[in-house]
Amino acid sequence: MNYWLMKSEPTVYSIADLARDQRTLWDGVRNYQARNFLREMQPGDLGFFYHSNTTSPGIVGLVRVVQSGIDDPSQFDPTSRYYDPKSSQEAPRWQTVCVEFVQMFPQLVSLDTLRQTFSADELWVVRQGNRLSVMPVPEDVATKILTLAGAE
DNA sequence: GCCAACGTTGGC
DNA sequence: GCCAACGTTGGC
Repeated sequence: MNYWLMKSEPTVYSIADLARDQRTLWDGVRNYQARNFLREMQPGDLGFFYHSNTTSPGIVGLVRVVQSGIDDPSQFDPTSRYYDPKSSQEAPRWQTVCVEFVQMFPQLVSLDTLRQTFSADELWVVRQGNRLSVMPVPEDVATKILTLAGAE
């Protein structure tokens, strides 16, 4: 079982949206490094839900991978903002996962707190200029995040 | 809204 | 394969 960090802009899709929906397809990732991490994910893996591009960026909750290795349907949809004309049903470029809601954390673990607690090598989200939207989280880092979040 | 950082594209 | 131009991300 592995831990991950997954970014989403709350104005696009927030932890509250996932709490309502319970499950969602993590579609729209169009970066090869992030896609490669999505491909590595296995059912049962846990993901930290990170709110980006907002007034208080940070980790807001926890999700669980329920299905992996899914071809992202938005790549085939010409009306989608994530449409990729260079992709095809025969040779899909983009894969993703389905995740389920686990919990909203009692406390936001802010980017400031993450910076104070972890090095850029431990947790890539604190790297300056980091734009990767899906990244691995080492288990010892994950344990500390859960403590900082006041999670059960 | 600004802008630094960074990934991608495409001409050569 | 280089690299300038361009588009996007995301903190502030």
